Amino acid sequence: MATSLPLLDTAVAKCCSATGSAPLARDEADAVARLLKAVADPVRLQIISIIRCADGGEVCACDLPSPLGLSQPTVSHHLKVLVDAGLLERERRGQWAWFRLVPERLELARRALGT
Amino acid sequence: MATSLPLLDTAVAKCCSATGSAPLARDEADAVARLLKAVADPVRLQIISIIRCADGGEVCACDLPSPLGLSQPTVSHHLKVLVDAGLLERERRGQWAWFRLVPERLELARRALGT
DNA sequence: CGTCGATATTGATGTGTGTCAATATAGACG
DNA sequence: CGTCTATATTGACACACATCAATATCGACG
Repeated sequence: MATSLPLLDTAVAKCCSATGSAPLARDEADAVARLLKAVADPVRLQIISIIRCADGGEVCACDLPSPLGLSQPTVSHHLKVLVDAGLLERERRGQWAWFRLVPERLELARRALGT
Repeated sequence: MATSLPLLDTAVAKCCSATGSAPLARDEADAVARLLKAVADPVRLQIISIIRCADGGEVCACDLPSPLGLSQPTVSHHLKVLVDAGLLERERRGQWAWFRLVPERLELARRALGT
Protein backbone atom coordinates (compact mmCIF):
# COMPACT_ATOMS: atom_id res chain seq x y z
CA MET A 1 0.00 0.00 0.00
CA ALA A 2 0.98 3.60 -0.42
CA THR A 3 2.45 5.79 2.30
CA SER A 4 -0.56 8.06 2.71
CA LEU A 5 -2.57 6.79 5.66
CA PRO A 6 -0.24 4.18 7.20
CA LEU A 7 2.45 6.83 7.55
CA LEU A 8 0.38 8.80 10.01
CA ASP A 9 -0.35 5.74 12.14
CA THR A 10 3.28 4.71 12.20
CA ALA A 11 4.26 8.25 13.07
CA VAL A 12 1.74 8.49 15.89
CA ALA A 13 3.02 5.21 17.28
CA LYS A 14 6.56 6.59 17.20
CA CYS A 15 5.49 9.82 18.86
CA CYS A 16 4.59 8.16 22.13
CA SER A 17 7.26 5.50 22.18
CA ALA A 18 9.78 5.67 24.99
CA THR A 19 13.55 5.52 25.13
CA GLY A 20 15.24 3.27 22.64
CA SER A 21 13.08 3.53 19.54
CA ALA A 22 13.88 5.73 16.58
CA PRO A 23 12.80 9.39 16.53
CA LEU A 24 10.30 10.78 14.04
CA ALA A 25 11.43 11.32 10.46
CA ARG A 26 10.50 14.60 8.82
CA ASP A 27 7.79 13.01 6.65
CA GLU A 28 6.16 11.47 9.69
CA ALA A 29 6.46 14.68 11.67
CA ASP A 30 4.79 16.53 8.79
CA ALA A 31 1.83 14.15 8.80
CA VAL A 32 1.33 14.44 12.55
CA ALA A 33 1.77 18.22 12.49
CA ARG A 34 -0.88 18.51 9.78
CA LEU A 35 -3.35 16.76 12.05
CA LEU A 36 -2.42 18.77 15.12
CA LYS A 37 -2.45 22.09 13.26
CA ALA A 38 -6.10 21.51 12.48
CA VAL A 39 -6.85 21.43 16.20
CA ALA A 40 -4.39 24.10 17.28
CA ASP A 41 -6.69 27.03 16.54
CA PRO A 42 -8.95 28.79 19.02
CA VAL A 43 -11.96 28.94 16.73
CA ARG A 44 -11.68 25.30 15.76
CA LEU A 45 -11.29 24.30 19.39
CA GLN A 46 -14.48 26.21 20.12
CA ILE A 47 -16.26 24.45 17.29
CA ILE A 48 -15.18 21.05 18.59
CA SER A 49 -16.23 22.05 22.08
CA ILE A 50 -19.62 23.27 20.88
CA ILE A 51 -20.28 20.01 19.06
CA ARG A 52 -19.21 18.03 22.13
CA CYS A 53 -21.66 19.91 24.30
CA ALA A 54 -24.42 19.85 21.70
CA ASP A 55 -27.49 17.78 22.21
CA GLY A 56 -27.26 14.71 20.01
CA GLY A 57 -23.56 15.29 19.45
CA GLU A 58 -24.13 17.22 16.28
CA VAL A 59 -24.56 20.80 15.23
CA CYS A 60 -25.88 22.71 12.21
CA ALA A 61 -23.50 25.10 10.45
CA CYS A 62 -26.17 27.75 10.60
CA ASP A 63 -25.93 27.85 14.39
CA LEU A 64 -22.21 28.55 14.55
CA PRO A 65 -21.52 32.08 13.23
CA SER A 66 -23.50 33.72 16.01
CA PRO A 67 -21.84 32.13 19.07
CA LEU A 68 -18.41 32.35 17.45
CA GLY A 69 -18.83 35.98 16.45
CA LEU A 70 -17.52 35.26 12.97
CA SER A 71 -18.81 35.59 9.44
CA GLN A 72 -20.42 32.66 7.66
CA PRO A 73 -17.54 32.22 5.16
CA THR A 74 -15.00 32.15 7.98
CA VAL A 75 -16.95 29.50 9.86
CA SER A 76 -17.32 27.49 6.66
CA HIS A 77 -13.56 27.70 6.19
CA HIS A 78 -12.83 26.36 9.66
CA LEU A 79 -15.34 23.55 9.22
CA LYS A 80 -13.65 22.56 5.99
CA VAL A 81 -10.26 22.45 7.70
CA LEU A 82 -11.65 20.15 10.39
CA VAL A 83 -13.41 17.92 7.88
CA ASP A 84 -10.30 17.72 5.69
CA ALA A 85 -8.31 16.67 8.74
CA GLY A 86 -10.83 13.91 9.36
CA LEU A 87 -11.83 15.33 12.73
CA LEU A 88 -15.39 16.19 11.67
CA GLU A 89 -17.98 14.45 9.53
CA ARG A 90 -20.31 16.49 7.35
CA GLU A 91 -23.85 15.41 6.49
CA ARG A 92 -26.21 17.40 4.33
CA ARG A 93 -29.87 17.42 5.31
CA GLY A 94 -31.80 19.52 2.87
CA GLN A 95 -30.26 22.95 2.79
CA TRP A 96 -28.47 22.45 6.05
CA ALA A 97 -25.10 20.92 6.85
CA TRP A 98 -24.69 19.02 10.10
CA PHE A 99 -21.41 18.13 11.69
CA ARG A 100 -20.35 15.37 14.06
CA LEU A 101 -17.06 14.60 15.75
CA VAL A 102 -14.94 11.66 14.63
CA PRO A 103 -13.73 10.39 18.02
CA GLU A 104 -11.17 7.97 16.59
CA ARG A 105 -9.47 10.84 14.83
CA LEU A 106 -9.32 12.93 17.96
CA GLU A 107 -7.97 9.91 19.76
CA LEU A 108 -5.25 9.65 17.13
CA ALA A 109 -4.27 13.27 17.66
CA ARG A 110 -4.21 12.68 21.40
CA ARG A 111 -1.98 9.64 21.07
CA ALA A 112 0.42 11.69 18.96
CA LEU A 113 1.16 13.70 22.09
CA GLY A 114 2.14 10.73 24.22
CA THR A 115 0.87 7.55 25.75
CA MET B 1 -8.99 33.31 41.64
CA ALA B 2 -7.11 35.04 38.88
CA THR B 3 -7.50 34.10 35.24
CA SER B 4 -3.84 33.57 34.33
CA LEU B 5 -2.86 29.95 34.94
CA PRO B 6 -6.15 28.53 36.22
CA LEU B 7 -7.72 29.59 32.94
CA LEU B 8 -5.77 27.03 31.00
CA ASP B 9 -6.62 24.26 33.43
CA THR B 10 -10.29 25.17 33.45
CA ALA B 11 -10.24 25.33 29.68
CA VAL B 12 -8.58 21.95 29.35
CA ALA B 13 -11.17 20.48 31.67
CA LYS B 14 -13.92 21.94 29.51
CA CYS B 15 -12.32 20.65 26.35
CA CYS B 16 -12.88 17.03 27.24
CA SER B 17 -16.19 17.36 29.01
CA ALA B 18 -19.14 15.63 27.47
CA THR B 19 -22.66 16.70 26.63
CA GLY B 20 -24.28 19.11 29.01
CA SER B 21 -21.43 21.37 30.11
CA ALA B 22 -20.71 24.78 28.62
CA PRO B 23 -18.54 25.11 25.50
CA LEU B 24 -15.17 26.88 25.53
CA ALA B 25 -15.09 30.66 25.66
CA ARG B 26 -12.75 32.45 23.31
CA ASP B 27 -10.25 33.30 26.06
CA GLU B 28 -10.04 29.68 27.11
CA ALA B 29 -9.78 28.50 23.52
CA ASP B 30 -6.92 30.97 22.99
CA ALA B 31 -5.00 29.58 25.95
CA VAL B 32 -5.42 25.99 24.82
CA ALA B 33 -4.58 26.86 21.22
CA ARG B 34 -1.36 28.57 22.34
CA LEU B 35 -0.26 25.35 23.99
CA LEU B 36 -1.26 23.15 21.07
CA LYS B 37 0.33 25.45 18.48
CA ALA B 38 3.68 24.90 20.15
CA VAL B 39 3.38 21.18 19.44
CA ALA B 40 1.73 21.44 16.04
CA ASP B 41 4.95 21.91 14.10
CA PRO B 42 6.94 19.17 12.38
CA VAL B 43 10.33 20.35 13.63
CA ARG B 44 9.15 20.70 17.20
CA LEU B 45 7.53 17.29 17.06
CA GLN B 46 10.86 15.91 15.92
CA ILE B 47 12.64 17.65 18.77
CA ILE B 48 10.22 16.20 21.30
CA SER B 49 10.60 12.79 19.71
CA ILE B 50 14.39 13.01 19.77
CA ILE B 51 14.39 13.92 23.45
CA ARG B 52 12.00 11.06 24.20
CA CYS B 53 14.27 8.59 22.50
CA ALA B 54 17.44 10.09 23.94
CA ASP B 55 19.43 8.26 26.55
CA GLY B 56 18.78 9.85 29.93
CA GLY B 57 15.75 11.66 28.59
CA GLU B 58 17.70 14.76 27.75
CA VAL B 59 19.55 16.21 24.80
CA CYS B 60 22.14 18.93 24.18
CA ALA B 61 21.20 21.75 21.81
CA CYS B 62 24.46 21.20 19.99
CA ASP B 63 23.29 17.77 18.85
CA LEU B 64 20.09 18.97 17.20
CA PRO B 65 20.95 21.03 14.08
CA SER B 66 22.58 18.08 12.34
CA PRO B 67 19.76 15.50 12.59
CA LEU B 68 17.13 18.17 11.93
CA GLY B 69 18.96 19.59 8.93
CA LEU B 70 18.40 23.13 10.17
CA SER B 71 20.61 26.05 11.12
CA GLN B 72 21.59 26.68 14.73
CA PRO B 73 19.46 29.85 15.07
CA THR B 74 16.40 28.06 13.73
CA VAL B 75 16.83 25.21 16.19
CA SER B 76 17.35 27.70 19.01
CA HIS B 77 14.12 29.40 17.98
CA HIS B 78 12.12 26.18 18.13
CA LEU B 79 13.61 25.28 21.50
CA LYS B 80 12.57 28.67 22.84
CA VAL B 81 9.02 28.15 21.63
CA LEU B 82 8.83 24.81 23.40
CA VAL B 83 10.36 26.18 26.60
CA ASP B 84 8.03 29.19 26.57
CA ALA B 85 5.09 26.82 26.22
CA GLY B 86 6.32 24.94 29.27
CA LEU B 87 6.82 21.74 27.31
CA LEU B 88 10.62 21.71 27.70
CA GLU B 89 12.95 22.56 30.55
CA ARG B 90 16.31 24.18 29.81
CA GLU B 91 19.39 23.65 31.95
CA ARG B 92 22.76 25.23 31.27
CA ARG B 93 25.84 23.13 31.94
CA GLY B 94 28.90 25.13 31.12
CA GLN B 95 28.62 26.32 27.54
CA TRP B 96 26.00 23.77 26.71
CA ALA B 97 22.24 23.86 27.06
CA TRP B 98 20.42 20.63 27.86
CA PHE B 99 16.72 20.07 27.41
CA ARG B 100 14.26 17.73 29.10
CA LEU B 101 10.57 17.10 28.52
CA VAL B 102 7.97 18.31 31.02
CA PRO B 103 5.59 15.33 30.99
CA GLU B 104 2.85 17.07 32.98
CA ARG B 105 2.69 19.76 30.34
CA LEU B 106 2.43 17.26 27.51
CA GLU B 107 -0.24 15.49 29.51
CA LEU B 108 -2.13 18.77 29.74
CA ALA B 109 -2.00 19.22 25.98
CA ARG B 110 -3.18 15.65 25.54
CA ARG B 111 -6.12 16.15 27.87
CA ALA B 112 -7.11 19.24 25.92
CA LEU B 113 -7.93 16.92 23.03
CA GLY B 114 -10.29 14.74 24.99
CA THR B 115 -10.50 12.34 27.88
C1' DC C 1 41.85 39.98 30.37
C1' DG C 2 41.34 37.93 25.75
C1' DT C 3 40.06 34.29 22.82
C1' DC C 4 37.26 30.52 21.49
C1' DG C 5 33.14 27.55 21.09
C1' DA C 6 28.16 27.20 22.16
C1' DT C 7 23.97 29.50 22.46
C1' DA C 8 20.78 33.39 21.92
C1' DT C 9 19.04 37.46 19.55
C1' DT C 10 18.17 40.60 15.58
C1' DG C 11 16.75 41.71 10.96
C1' DA C 12 15.19 40.37 6.60
C1' DT C 13 12.44 37.46 3.64
C1' DG C 14 9.22 34.27 1.89
C1' DT C 15 5.35 31.46 2.98
C1' DG C 16 1.22 30.23 5.40
C1' DT C 17 -3.21 31.48 7.35
C1' DG C 18 -7.34 33.79 9.51
C1' DT C 19 -10.65 37.03 8.14
C1' DC C 20 -14.21 39.21 5.40
C1' DA C 21 -16.88 41.03 1.22
C1' DA C 22 -18.47 39.44 -2.95
C1' DT C 23 -19.91 35.74 -5.61
C1' DA C 24 -21.19 31.08 -6.81
C1' DT C 25 -23.53 26.80 -5.84
C1' DA C 26 -27.05 23.76 -3.80
C1' DG C 27 -31.54 22.54 -2.22
C1' DA C 28 -36.45 23.62 -1.00
C1' DC C 29 -40.71 25.39 -2.36
C1' DG C 30 -44.09 28.15 -4.85
C1' DC D 1 -38.64 27.72 -13.88
C1' DG D 2 -37.71 31.37 -10.41
C1' DT D 3 -36.91 32.83 -5.88
C1' DC D 4 -35.23 32.33 -1.41
C1' DT D 5 -32.16 30.52 2.24
C1' DA D 6 -28.10 27.93 3.53
C1' DT D 7 -23.62 26.73 2.34
C1' DA D 8 -19.30 26.84 -0.29
C1' DT D 9 -15.80 29.23 -3.00
C1' DT D 10 -12.94 33.15 -4.63
C1' DG D 11 -10.08 37.10 -4.07
C1' DA D 12 -7.89 40.35 -1.25
C1' DC D 13 -5.56 41.74 2.78
C1' DA D 14 -3.24 41.72 7.07
C1' DC D 15 -0.75 39.26 10.25
C1' DA D 16 1.83 35.33 12.04
C1' DC D 17 5.69 32.41 11.48
C1' DA D 18 9.64 29.40 9.80
C1' DT D 19 14.05 30.14 8.10
C1' DC D 20 18.71 31.89 7.64
C1' DA D 21 22.81 35.23 7.76
C1' DA D 22 24.83 38.29 10.74
C1' DT D 23 25.67 39.63 15.26
C1' DA D 24 25.55 39.58 20.20
C1' DT D 25 25.98 37.12 24.57
C1' DC D 26 27.56 33.68 27.67
C1' DG D 27 30.76 30.48 29.81
C1' DA D 28 35.26 28.12 29.85
C1' DC D 29 40.02 28.24 29.74
C1' DG D 30 44.68 29.95 28.77
